[in-house]
Amino acid sequence: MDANEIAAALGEIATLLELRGENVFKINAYRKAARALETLTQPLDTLIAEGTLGKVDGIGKALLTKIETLHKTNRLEELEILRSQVPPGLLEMLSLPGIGPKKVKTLYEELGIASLVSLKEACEEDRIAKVKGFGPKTQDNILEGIAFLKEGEGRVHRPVALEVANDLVKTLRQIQGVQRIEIAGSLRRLRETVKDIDIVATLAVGVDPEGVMDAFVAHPLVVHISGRGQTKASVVLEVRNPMVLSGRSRLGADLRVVAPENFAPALAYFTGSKEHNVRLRSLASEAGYKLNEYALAGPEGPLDCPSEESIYRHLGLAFVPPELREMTGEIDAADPKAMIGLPKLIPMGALKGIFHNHTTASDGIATLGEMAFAARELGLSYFGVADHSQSLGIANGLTPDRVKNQWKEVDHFNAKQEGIHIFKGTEVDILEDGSLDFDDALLEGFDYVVASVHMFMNQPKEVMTARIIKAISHPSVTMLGHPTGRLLLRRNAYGVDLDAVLAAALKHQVMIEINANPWRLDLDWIHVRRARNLGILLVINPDAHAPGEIANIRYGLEVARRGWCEAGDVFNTRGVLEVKQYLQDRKDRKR
DNA sequence: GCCGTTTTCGGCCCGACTGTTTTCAGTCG
Repeated sequence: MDANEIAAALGEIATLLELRGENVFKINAYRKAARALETLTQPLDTLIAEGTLGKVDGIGKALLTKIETLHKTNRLEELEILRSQVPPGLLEMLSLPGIGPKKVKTLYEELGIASLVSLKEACEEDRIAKVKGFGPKTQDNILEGIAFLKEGEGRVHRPVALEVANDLVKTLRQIQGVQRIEIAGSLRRLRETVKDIDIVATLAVGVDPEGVMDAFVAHPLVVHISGRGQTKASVVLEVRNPMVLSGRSRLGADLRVVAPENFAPALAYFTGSKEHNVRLRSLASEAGYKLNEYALAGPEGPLDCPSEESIYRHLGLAFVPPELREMTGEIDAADPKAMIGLPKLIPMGALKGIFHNHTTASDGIATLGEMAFAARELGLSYFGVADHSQSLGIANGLTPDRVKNQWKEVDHFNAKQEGIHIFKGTEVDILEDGSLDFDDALLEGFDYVVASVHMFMNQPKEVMTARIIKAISHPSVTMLGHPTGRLLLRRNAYGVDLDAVLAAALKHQVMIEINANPWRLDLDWIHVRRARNLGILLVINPDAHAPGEIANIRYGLEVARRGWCEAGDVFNTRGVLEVKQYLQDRKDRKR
């Protein structure tokens, strides 16, 4: 098993232990270890081989053995025993909002309920309300929750949530007395998908929170009010979502209203991540302070914290940008005495050009000129055309003759000095056996070559890995396009040993693409981090098929920031002359 | 189950809200 599969297994153990009513700290230990595995900044294989996995925070003696067993044998007796002891239906009951392990356990033990179907029946027969600790309200909530689950609750892509979050903030900002209001949570951390929207606001002194709470729960997209108090309200929104068949998704949103002096601690608290907060709190406590969502307080009372920066400063740390707060070493790096400090993140808007784009020649909807001008509009100084290659019939891939015609078109365009330079590229298909879809002579004629997998995605992991490595060891390949083939919330990455691919990319000096399409965002941020640590050059590409998709590079840049990238780690922060030089040098070197 | 230079035992973040209670447990983030 790989690190993510083992993390899932540990998470499952945690849930099963929870349903059995085991010690919560033990359960947390499993969850923490699972999380640690998901966010390793080095390959699991390496850590195991070097015997350093036990040094990872949260992995002790017992879990180390279990992880190694899962890694080696793909199974763990403990997990199999637990699975046989806990009815699988209890897990689906857990997904009901407001229903946790204790309630599930009670229902199972008292009424023998072990599935959503029998739970629904019991509610309709009014049996749930009679159980101790339950009541009519809980019973109604369960029925509502079951109906809600059927409509497909879950995570949504970042742009979907961001649009509605911005709208909420805009609406609430107009309410009398609202002083500061900001998006917090995973949206602020630039996560690629989000489960809900968190908003933190402050009111002017003496203003009654009723007004802003009213406006929040009355927003036109609200379909359900799950809670509403003096300082906190929770709602469910129904939002436009082009990525699902129905065109609509449900999404939770929370509003917290705090006093002005509590704003920064509240914003920090609700931005998370949870793991980051836990560490901050323990640091605070070591320093004799107490940190909660209202204040950082010493023995003499709250410290002045007008901004998040001041909170970190009081704790002796540099400011940690929200997108780095994933508990992957950022707190250690924020220590001024740290050997390796926090990265100087690439500013938004720092990209000077793009390389992976399509035109009407293959499956794009705009011509070469239209696409290049759209890039120029966004302030870019170069545009790389990389239409599909001949085998990808479904995308109208270019034959060698059509490629040569496109080259003429590019030369003609560049001769006119339009204020943007076009580079000649291709997105050449990596064929089933790892060879490329154009012959070597033609490939040499491009300024650069993006190699991507589009077919035979179901190959066994070893075959896919060898295939990709063979492709990127071809001397003409400049960059690997959408390296894992994932589509967020839709299709998992194809089976591939990414660490082996990264090692090959380093060896052959091939760049790895961060595909900025927000439904894709492939490479994932944690692997971006690993690639960067290895010294691999990354490149952010919109994979645009329309002029409007070029602006998606912002999402790719966000991923690069989450992956700790600095400007030098990303190829297209370079200007057009530097890029020309690099591509020419690379060709000369490979000849 | 993890962790540790005040600890190898005894902690493990903590507060809001809900729905159930008659003072609090469970859930959530």
